[in-house]
Amino acid sequence: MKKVILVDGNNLLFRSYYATAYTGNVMKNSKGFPTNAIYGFINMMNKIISEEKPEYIMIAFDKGKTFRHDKYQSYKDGRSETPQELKDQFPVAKKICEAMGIHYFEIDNYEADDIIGTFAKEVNKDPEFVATIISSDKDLLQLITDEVDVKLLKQTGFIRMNKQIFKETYGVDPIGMIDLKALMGDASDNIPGVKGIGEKTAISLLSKYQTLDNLYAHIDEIGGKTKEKLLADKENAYMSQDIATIYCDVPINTDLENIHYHGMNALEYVNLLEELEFYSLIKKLDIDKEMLEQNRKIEMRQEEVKVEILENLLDFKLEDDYALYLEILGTNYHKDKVLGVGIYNDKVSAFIPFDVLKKNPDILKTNKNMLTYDFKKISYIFKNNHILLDECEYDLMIAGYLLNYNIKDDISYLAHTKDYNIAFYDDLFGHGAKIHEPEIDEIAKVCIEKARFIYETKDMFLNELKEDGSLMLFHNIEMPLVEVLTDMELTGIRVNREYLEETGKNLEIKIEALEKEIYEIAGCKFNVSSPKQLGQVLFETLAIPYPKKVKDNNYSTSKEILDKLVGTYPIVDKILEYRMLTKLQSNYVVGLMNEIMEDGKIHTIFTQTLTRTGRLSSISPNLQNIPIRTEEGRLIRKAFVPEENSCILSSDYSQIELRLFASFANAENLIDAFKHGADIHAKTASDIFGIPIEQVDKDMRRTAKAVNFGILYGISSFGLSEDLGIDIISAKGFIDSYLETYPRIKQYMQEVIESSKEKGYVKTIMNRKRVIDELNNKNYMIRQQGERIALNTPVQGSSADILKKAMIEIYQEFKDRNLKSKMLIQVHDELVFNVLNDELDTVKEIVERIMENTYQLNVPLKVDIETGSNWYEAK
DNA sequence: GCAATCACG
DNA sequence: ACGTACGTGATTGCT
Repeated sequence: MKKVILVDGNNLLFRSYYATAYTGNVMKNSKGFPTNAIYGFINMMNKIISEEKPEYIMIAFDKGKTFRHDKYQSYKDGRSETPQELKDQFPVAKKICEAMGIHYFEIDNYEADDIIGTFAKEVNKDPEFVATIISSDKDLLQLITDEVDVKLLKQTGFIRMNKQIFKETYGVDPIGMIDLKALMGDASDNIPGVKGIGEKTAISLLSKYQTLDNLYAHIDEIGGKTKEKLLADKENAYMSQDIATIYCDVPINTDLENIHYHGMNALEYVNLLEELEFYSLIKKLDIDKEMLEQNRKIEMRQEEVKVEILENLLDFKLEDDYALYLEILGTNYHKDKVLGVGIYNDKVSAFIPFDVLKKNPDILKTNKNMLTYDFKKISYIFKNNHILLDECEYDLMIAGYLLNYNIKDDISYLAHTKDYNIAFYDDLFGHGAKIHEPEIDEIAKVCIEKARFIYETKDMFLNELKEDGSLMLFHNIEMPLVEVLTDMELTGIRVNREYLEETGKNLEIKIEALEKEIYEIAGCKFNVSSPKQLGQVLFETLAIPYPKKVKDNNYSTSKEILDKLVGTYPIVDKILEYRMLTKLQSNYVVGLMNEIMEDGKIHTIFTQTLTRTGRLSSISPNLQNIPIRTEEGRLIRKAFVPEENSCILSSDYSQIELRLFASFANAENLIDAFKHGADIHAKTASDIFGIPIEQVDKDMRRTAKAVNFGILYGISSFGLSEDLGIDIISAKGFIDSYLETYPRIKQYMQEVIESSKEKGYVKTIMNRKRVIDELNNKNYMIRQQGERIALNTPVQGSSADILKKAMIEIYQEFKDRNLKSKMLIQVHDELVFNVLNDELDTVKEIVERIMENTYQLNVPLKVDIETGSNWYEAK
C-alpha cells in the first residue's frame, strides 16, 4: 500500500491565520510582514508528515473565481473579504511548500477541493494506493471511499473519517453528502438548498430514498408541508446539488509519481525560515548545520569581526570605554566552566581565555567604563576568582529588560531583533545533556561579536530608555542593584545539612507508612504521584463522586478538588498528606541539599530581568518559596542558620501592596486606617458589613481579607467565590459592597483601565513600564486578563521598586559604616539578613528606617522585624 | 519538552 | 456561552 496525502492548503492557511489573528496582533517579522498563518501552516505540515509518514503528498490551493460562480452568482456571498494580512502570506506559503519538497497545485477557476477530488479519483483507480485528505472542511467528506479517508481537523486534534464512521454519523454513504447539501443547503457557501428543510429532515428523507433523483421520483409518497417545500424549491435543489459536487476531472497531470515525497531542500527551507524569522523552527531542524552555514548566503549587516585570541597580554591595553562579554559553558554561572571574555571597542577586538585572565587578574582594571550584558554574572565570577573589574554603568541585559524586550540568557535573541546575526548559544554549544565546548576560534568569534553588539547599540538603547522616561530607574535603581545582588549571591546562606538529613529520614518513614495505608484502602498498588493513575483509582476504582464537571475525560486531582472530599473519604486525607510530605522531601530536603556548595552554603541566583512586573526571581535553588504556611513545611526554615556570633533577621513590609493601592486610589478611608495602624482586614470587614469594628468576627475578617486580596488581583466574583468556598452571588455581593464603600477605589480602577487601554501600557511609581498587548485584544477573555494585569502591575511593580531602592540604600549604609552584617535573601516584600550579634541594634535601626522611609507616599509604610537563631525563629 | 501539581509573595 | 484573580520555580510523570 502506498500512502498519499492530499492537503487542503487554503483551509490550513485560513485556520492558522484565524487561530491567532483574533488576538488582534498578528505575528510579524521585524520588517512588518505578517507571518502568523505561515507559522501555523508549517507546524501543521510538520505534524502531518511526522504522523502520516507519507510516500506521496500534495497541497492544493484555490485560484481565481471558480466555475461555480459562473453557474450561481451568489456562491459564497456573505463571506467576509479575506484580510490583506492573510492574502500576503499565500505566496510565501507556496514557496515553503516547494522548499519542503511538497508539490502544490493551483488551477485557475478551480477550488482546492476540486484538485483534491481529482487526485482522489486517481487513487481510487489504482488499488496500490490509499489516500488521506487533510482539511477541516466537511465538504470534502463526500470524497470518502474504501481507499480514501479524511483527517478532519478540529480545534484540538482531529477526527479520522472513513466510510464506516461517516455512515454511522450521517446515516448515508459519503457520496450522499452532496444530496444532503442539495436539500439542506450550506450557509457558509451560501448554497440555498430547499427552503425550510434542515439537517434532520434531509437525513431522514435520504435514508429513505437514498438519492435526490429517487426522492423526487417518489415525491407523491411524501405528505404535507415537506412535499410542498420540495416541489417549490426543486430547481434550487438541483442547482445546489450541482454546486455542492466536487469536480473530479480538473485538467491536471495526476501522475502520482509527480507528487512523490523526497523531503525538503534544507538550504532553501532555512533561507525562507530565516526571512520569516522563525528561529525556533530552524533550531528544531535536524540537519547538518555546518554544511548549511557554508552554503547559505548570510546577509549579515555587519562585516566580519576581527578575532584576536590573546594567549599573553603583553601588548594588551585598553585606553577607552569597552564592551565585555563573558561566555560560560552552561546556564549557571555559579557552577559552570568559564570560557573567557570578548572585548570590543573602536581599537580592540579580542578574546581573552579565562585561564589567561586568571593569571593577569588586574589587566581589566583600567578605570574606563565597562559595557556589559549580564553584569551580575561578570561581577560574580570576577570577584569569586579575585579578578579586578571596572565600574559598569551600562548593562544591555537590564536596558533591554526595562524596554520590554524578551530577555534571555542568550544575548543572540536580542541581537537578532536588531539585525545582528549572532549564532544562538544552543546552536554553538548545545543544550542540556548535549552541551559541549566548541573550538576556541569559534568561542572567540561569537564572544567578540556579542561584545561588539553591546558596544555599537549602547546609544540606541539609552535613547529608547530616555524616550520611555526610564533612565532614572535604569541608572538609580537597576544598575546599582546589580552590586547588591552580586554580594548577596556571593555571600550565600548557611545551611544545616544534618538537620535536613534528619528531616529527610523522618519524612521517608512517614511517606512509606502513608503509601502502605493508601494502597490498602485503594486495594491495589499504584503510583500516588501520578495524577492520571490517582484519578482512576479515586474516581473509577473507588467510585468517589467527582465534585466538579468532568473536563476532557480527565479528572483533576488538584488540592482544590481533593479538599472538597476531605473528611468524607479517609484516603483523600492521606493522599493530601502524602502530597505535602513528598513535596517537602523532593523539593525542600533533597532539592536544597543538592544545592549546598562546598562552603556549606546555598548561593541562589537572583534573576533581575525576568518578571513582567519588576520583581526579582530566585533560581538554583528558589529561595523565595521556602514553606511557611503549614507548620510541617515551616520547619524547613530551621535549616537556614546564621554565621558565627550572628542571628537571622527578617524584615517584611506589612501590607505594602494594599497600602500602595489605597494610596494610588487616594481612598481616604483606608489611608486613615493605615495611618492609625488599624487592623486593615478587620476595618474592611467593618466597612463592608456596616458594623462596628468590635463586632467583626473571625469569619468576617477572613472574608474581608479575601476581598482585599481579590481587589489587588483584579477581582472577579467567580474567583472570590472559589477562594472563599461560597456561591458566586454572595461573592458578587461582597465585591459590590466593597466598591460602594470605597468609591474612590472603584473610580481609580476605572481610570487605570481606561488610560492603559489608550496608551497600551502601565507604569509604576518609578516609571517602570509594562506594555500590555492584551488590552486591545478582540477576544473578550484576553482583554479582561489585560485589564487585571493593568490593575495589578502598578501595585506589584511599585512594591518591587520600593524594596529595590531600600536594598540599595541599606547595602550602601552597611558599607559606609563598615558593618559586617549581610543581606542574604529578598522575598518580594521581605529581606533576610545575617546580623552580627553586636550589630543587632544598629542593623535593626537602619533596616527599619530605610525600608519605611525610602519612598514617601500618602500612606505610611510599616515593617515588622523579627530575629532568631534560624530563619524559622525569625518569624 | 510539556502538563500537572504545589511551594512562595 | 464563554472560563475566570496577579507574579514566580522545581519536581514529577508521561509522550
